[in-house]
Amino acid sequence: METCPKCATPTSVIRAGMIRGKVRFHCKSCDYHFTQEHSVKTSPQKQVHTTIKDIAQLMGVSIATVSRALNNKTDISPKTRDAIQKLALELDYNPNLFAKGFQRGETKTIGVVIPNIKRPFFAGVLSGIQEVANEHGYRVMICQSNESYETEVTNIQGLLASHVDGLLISHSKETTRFNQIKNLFEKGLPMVHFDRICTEVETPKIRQEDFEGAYQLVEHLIQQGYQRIAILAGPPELLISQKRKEGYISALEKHGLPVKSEYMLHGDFSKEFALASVDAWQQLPEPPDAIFAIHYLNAVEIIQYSKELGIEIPKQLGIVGFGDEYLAEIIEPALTVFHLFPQKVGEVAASLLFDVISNKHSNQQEDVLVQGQIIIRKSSLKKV
Amino acid sequence: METCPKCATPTSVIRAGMIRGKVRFHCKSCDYHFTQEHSVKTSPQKQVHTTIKDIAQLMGVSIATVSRALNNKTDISPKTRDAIQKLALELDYNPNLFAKGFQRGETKTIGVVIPNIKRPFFAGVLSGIQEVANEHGYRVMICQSNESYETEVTNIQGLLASHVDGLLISHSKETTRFNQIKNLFEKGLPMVHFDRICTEVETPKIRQEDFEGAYQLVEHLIQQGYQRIAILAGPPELLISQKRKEGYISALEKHGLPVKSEYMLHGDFSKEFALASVDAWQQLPEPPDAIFAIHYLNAVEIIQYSKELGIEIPKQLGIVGFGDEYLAEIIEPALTVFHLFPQKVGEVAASLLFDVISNKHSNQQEDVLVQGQIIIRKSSLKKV
DNA sequence: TTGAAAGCGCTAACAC
DNA sequence: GTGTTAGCGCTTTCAA
Repeated sequence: METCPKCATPTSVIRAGMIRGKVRFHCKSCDYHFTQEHSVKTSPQKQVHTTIKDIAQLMGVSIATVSRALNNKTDISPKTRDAIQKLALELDYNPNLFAKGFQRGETKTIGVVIPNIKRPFFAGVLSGIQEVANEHGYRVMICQSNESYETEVTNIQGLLASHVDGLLISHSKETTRFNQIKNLFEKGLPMVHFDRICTEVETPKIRQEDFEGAYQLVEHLIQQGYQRIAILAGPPELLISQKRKEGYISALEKHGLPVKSEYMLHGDFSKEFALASVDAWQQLPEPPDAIFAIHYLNAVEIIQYSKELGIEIPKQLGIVGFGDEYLAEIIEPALTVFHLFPQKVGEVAASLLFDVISNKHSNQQEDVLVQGQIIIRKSSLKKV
Repeated sequence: METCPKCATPTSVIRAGMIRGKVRFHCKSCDYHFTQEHSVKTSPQKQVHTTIKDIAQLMGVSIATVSRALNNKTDISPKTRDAIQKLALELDYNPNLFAKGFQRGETKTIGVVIPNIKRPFFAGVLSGIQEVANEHGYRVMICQSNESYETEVTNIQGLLASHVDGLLISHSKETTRFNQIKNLFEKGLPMVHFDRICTEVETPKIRQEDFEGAYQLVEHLIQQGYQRIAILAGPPELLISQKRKEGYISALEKHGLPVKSEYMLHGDFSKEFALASVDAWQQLPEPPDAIFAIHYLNAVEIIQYSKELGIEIPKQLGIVGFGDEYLAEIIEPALTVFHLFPQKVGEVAASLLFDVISNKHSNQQEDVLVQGQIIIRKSSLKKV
């Protein structure tokens, strides 16, 4: 509020706004018009952010009016609104989203916890999440557990401290205790699981075709004439290990092939274990004639190792895997895989989370299936 | 504040805290001790976050005291402190970091703008950034420009609205106007450039050995006996295109080889352009006997295409590239590359940004070099 | 050692 | 149509 230079009474602003960097005032008492320099209190241009208070002072209106103008409320005169919006634009005004969400107790931010950004599958998922989040006007905070349970717990703690409005989680392979997650879920934090799912909490989950994909891959091998199919699975606690193994067994049984325990090995996805498994299998009286590696990298490693050993692929040994990275196409022979569409997984997971956040969907357990697709390449084509 | 059931006077709490879910009170007026149920106002267990106010009410102390206790301030009695901390733990108290930073005008969050998460280089950078940010107690907000200038501008706008305390940027390949960045820089927003650097603004920058790497790769080719070395560069506006090309030219000149314009092609990193370039070169009266593709994917694509064309690598055609993805090792023949250590780039960029944020470092221009390393593989070994 | 109160940026309920 | 004010969670004077 300015003081009239003529009658020394508080005045009101003319709606027309500014003239050559000055604000026009009008004193009601003495009907006097006058202008005034912008009264920028702080050192000019050195603050990163303009606030509605700054704008209010410059325009000589209340912050409420500025708020109304900037939010395009109806109860404001078009003149004032336009003048304020114009000034806001000039000043590069940027609303503080956190202050905005502060009252409603929301941050318009979601948290994502994944084992490792560098794995192409998760990079793809993230990309999908980002896209959907952007569409919904949400920002994304990403944490990596690096496959450590402890880091995962710390990450979730951190995201919680950031007051994220929801959580997307794929657990580390170490994670076997879920009380933290359960706790949050029961408190009502919107949450969706994907990929490395946790069955102990009834969150909505994004399911991939782990069983179906494994089934299709193994069936394909059988149709190609492979008879002794081995599986290189991951840690037995991991659900994807279990599901893919079930698909594998189911396909064998369906086609009347024996399920042999010596053909089923559980490891930690490491290269060492993959190669050791190949060695072990080669020592058997009846070595397998095909290998299904549930982790694509292991499949690639096995192809390379087999070539070193002089084992012909796909003639002597067929190889299939999960996950279609660029690698699968490049390696020779090219790898037959079941592709999971990571970007799609991310998109679906994020969509579901936003449905829960906006109460369009309850946070009850519900599995949403993201379909995959088998991509047949040379590594499993015995017949051709 | 509770009221004494005996004398109806406001009372104070006994520091000892809770007994079987109840709080013990003590009335100073009548020296009467009594307990009371926790008076949770909202529906029990349904709020995600406990606040200091909740704790203050339960303990019967002021929020200031709670704040002091939880921040381990000195001016508080150990008894009160311990009791409060214990209760906070029980209630899974999580401070609202945004409320905390609100006053100081900081969010303990940094923003990262990159072209594409799915590119292994950027995934690596992100991983490095994350790690350093965690160490500094900062969170990271990631945006993808998808190589679009418009998206990049929107992303930065969004990060700004999130009031990030600093910005790490690698520009899209479309970006040629930097007024937005310049503006922010001049306003004093801490900012560091990496990889796709912008020279028009005097921010600190993370430089990679683009010139040096190119020089080493080309010199290596020359030493292997290749004479007609071509370069497949990216968009000419991109600094990495320019720098790597300079290194290429410099190596040729140093070794007295002619610099021929027909051997230098600028494209958009697409596969189509890469293959078309190979075709064009093959039509020359004197086709190149080695190709330096500044983008690793192009190098891989060229290897594959050459094999299709029946060109022998490395005998007839040597190939080298930038960036050591797993792919480079897997493809046959394995690709000679200059490795950039993306994780390291991320770590250094983040460290520098935090130095600027904490005023340990001015936000003046300064180039920090992250060293790379040449990794020689079969694709360029003519002599062996 | 503790409490009361102001204030960070913004919205919304209420007053005029 | 516009201003005043309370309050979101928290820290930080200032008083007591």
